[in-house]
Amino acid sequence: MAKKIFKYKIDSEIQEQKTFDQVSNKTEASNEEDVKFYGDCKVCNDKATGMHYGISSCEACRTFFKRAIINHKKYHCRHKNCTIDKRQNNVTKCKYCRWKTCLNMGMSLNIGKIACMRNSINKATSSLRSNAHNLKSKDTIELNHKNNEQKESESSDNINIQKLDENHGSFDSVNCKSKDFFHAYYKEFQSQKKE
DNA sequence: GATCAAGGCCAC
DNA sequence: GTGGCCTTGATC
Ligand SMILES: [Zn+2]
Ligand SMILES: [Zn+2]
Repeated sequence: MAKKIFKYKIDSEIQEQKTFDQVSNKTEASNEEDVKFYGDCKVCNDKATGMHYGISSCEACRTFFKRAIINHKKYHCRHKNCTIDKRQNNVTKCKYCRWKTCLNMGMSLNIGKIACMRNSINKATSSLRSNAHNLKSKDTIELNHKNNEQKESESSDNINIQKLDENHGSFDSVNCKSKDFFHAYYKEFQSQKKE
């Protein structure tokens, strides 16, 4: 079997290279030259078409979020906990809960900060990716990250991320050390892999 | 040059 | 209002 490589995306910005053998359950239609997986839309569980406004999401939810921002839409809902699921065909039923889900899942229009996050992640995970087979424990990750930090000591260690304010449905700008962010990020990465 | 994500456009 | 597709600009 020819060794075809394709991109596999988990949640945020983690990218890994895997062979078809390793994910045979996901490659039924493997005639295509390169198959891209962005996972499911974190808002509606439809097939995600890429990273949009910071999260993996489908074209529809991307457009919904964009319009809501541009038009300064205010939505309302009595229940505030409606299910947003493409498979249940209720994605467009409640705009408020769709909007709320977008926010809760981390959608943000602030491309500057998203780009900043991406750069930080790319830096932090570059050594992780290139030495993937060596990364068996958290300690190794930390060690590699420290090495990485030393190599890039000239760049700022501070990154600006956005934290969701649950009460107001808005985002607060938070400054944190890239090390802290990396650890939180790695934790989530591990939990994703266990599924 | 390839890839990615953002905005724009438009049929429905 | 919705969502698929296209163009654009930045980054790799
Ligand atoms: Zn969606
Ligand atoms: Zn609702």
